[in-house]
Amino acid sequence: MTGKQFTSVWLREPRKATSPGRSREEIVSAAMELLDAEGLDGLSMRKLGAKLVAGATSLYWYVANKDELLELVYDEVWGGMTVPDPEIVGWRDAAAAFAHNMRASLLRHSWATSLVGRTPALGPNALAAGDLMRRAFRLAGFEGLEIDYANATLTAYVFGMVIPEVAWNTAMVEGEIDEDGVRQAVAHAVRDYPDLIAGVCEAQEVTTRLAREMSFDFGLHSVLDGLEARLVT
Amino acid sequence: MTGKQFTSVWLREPRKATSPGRSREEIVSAAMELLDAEGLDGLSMRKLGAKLVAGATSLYWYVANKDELLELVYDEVWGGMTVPDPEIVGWRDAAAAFAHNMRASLLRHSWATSLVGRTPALGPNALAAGDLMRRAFRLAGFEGLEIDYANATLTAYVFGMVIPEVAWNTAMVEGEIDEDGVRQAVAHAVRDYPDLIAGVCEAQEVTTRLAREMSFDFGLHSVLDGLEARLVT
DNA sequence: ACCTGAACACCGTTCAAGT
DNA sequence: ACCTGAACACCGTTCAAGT
Repeated sequence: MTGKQFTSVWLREPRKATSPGRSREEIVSAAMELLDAEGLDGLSMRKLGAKLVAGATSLYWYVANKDELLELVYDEVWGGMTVPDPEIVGWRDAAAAFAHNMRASLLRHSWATSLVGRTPALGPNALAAGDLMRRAFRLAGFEGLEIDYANATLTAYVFGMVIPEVAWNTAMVEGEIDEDGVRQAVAHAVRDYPDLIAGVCEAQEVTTRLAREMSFDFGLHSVLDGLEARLVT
Repeated sequence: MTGKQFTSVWLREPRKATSPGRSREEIVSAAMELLDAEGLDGLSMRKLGAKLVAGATSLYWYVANKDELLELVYDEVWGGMTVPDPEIVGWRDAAAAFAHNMRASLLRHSWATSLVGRTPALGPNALAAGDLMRRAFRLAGFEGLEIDYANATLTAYVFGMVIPEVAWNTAMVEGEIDEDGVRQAVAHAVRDYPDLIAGVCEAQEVTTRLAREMSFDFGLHSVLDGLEARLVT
């Protein structure tokens, strides 16, 4: 009858914050440091325990399991995505700023992109951001379910763009890989597709930070234009 | 000087296909079965070996490591994304059909969404799809880098939408979870955000297949409209 | 050329036991 | 209330050895 429950840290009351011993905040911020330094694979309960000068299994007192720990750190990433008040700057500027902040925050904590489809985003920071964006789209003139559709469209775009961007970044960093070698190899793989070859060559400068921002902005303006088009109909 | 190389199955010549013993195709399709049945966590080299009535480590003769095996199965998923010829149906219909096919293929092999930012898509099927989409956007009137920008925008949207959709699906399936319970729990988590509550309530029917397709189409039309707007400028 | 088993260096998590 | 170590059931991968 009653199968496994859907669980999330955010759906349980946190343990009473008592003074002695370690705290949940301490654990979360140590986990963040480990993640930023070594990536998702670099975080293990054993390593995190060692970093906190504690037995590896002590952490289970503060956190039900590793997945819930990841929920906690994930929400910290959402905390880095500030959204300007749409009532002040207007919905479109608010949405654009939100998109840029999402991207920046994900680039800062690149391990987070691996959590997108895996960790429920029900923490306070994620909810606050979602709430603000809903207000922005309501202000724009969307109603009912379309508010959520518009919001989903924008965040889908950002995640979909940043996930591959981060993948490329980390593939390059992990061992100071020589980018030209990669491009040559890719060009070779692509040799049967004349149209793609042109793309690879033109993409020479695409690896620079500025060019990637241009690409991001191109799509962002498209998405916002497309959403705006929904309003006049 | 020369750091770790960027490696991919597709950048090496495959081992000569000799008759005796197992074949790479056999391994890949067994891996697909395991993945479809048990998800990404269900695939281990040991289990896969057992399924093929072989020692767990025999597979390393055919495949360098697990990551390369994942590259191979990932490209099979791309093979499920057929694109109609844009010269026949027009760029916009081709793009829309591609988006729907991508979504369908990812829903069919839900484990694939976890590979999006992790496994390079350089296989023949991925390249063929990319090539066709480039032709569609060129036909639409895009030039130079903008062809790639437009393509990136569309695929980003699809991935960004489908990844959370799959996450929701698997969260529900894993243990026949009662959806109403989840919604109640989420509504409770969201209690401080009056605007979000409205969204959760309206989203009652969002869990149905049809409603999700509506949501997908809403965003898809927005993205295509937005791209089209780039052309008239 | 192909396959094997043992071994290494890891995992997340449980649980009885300590203070 | 908090922390520990031992133990369990797994991983991916290497490598010498077999046929």
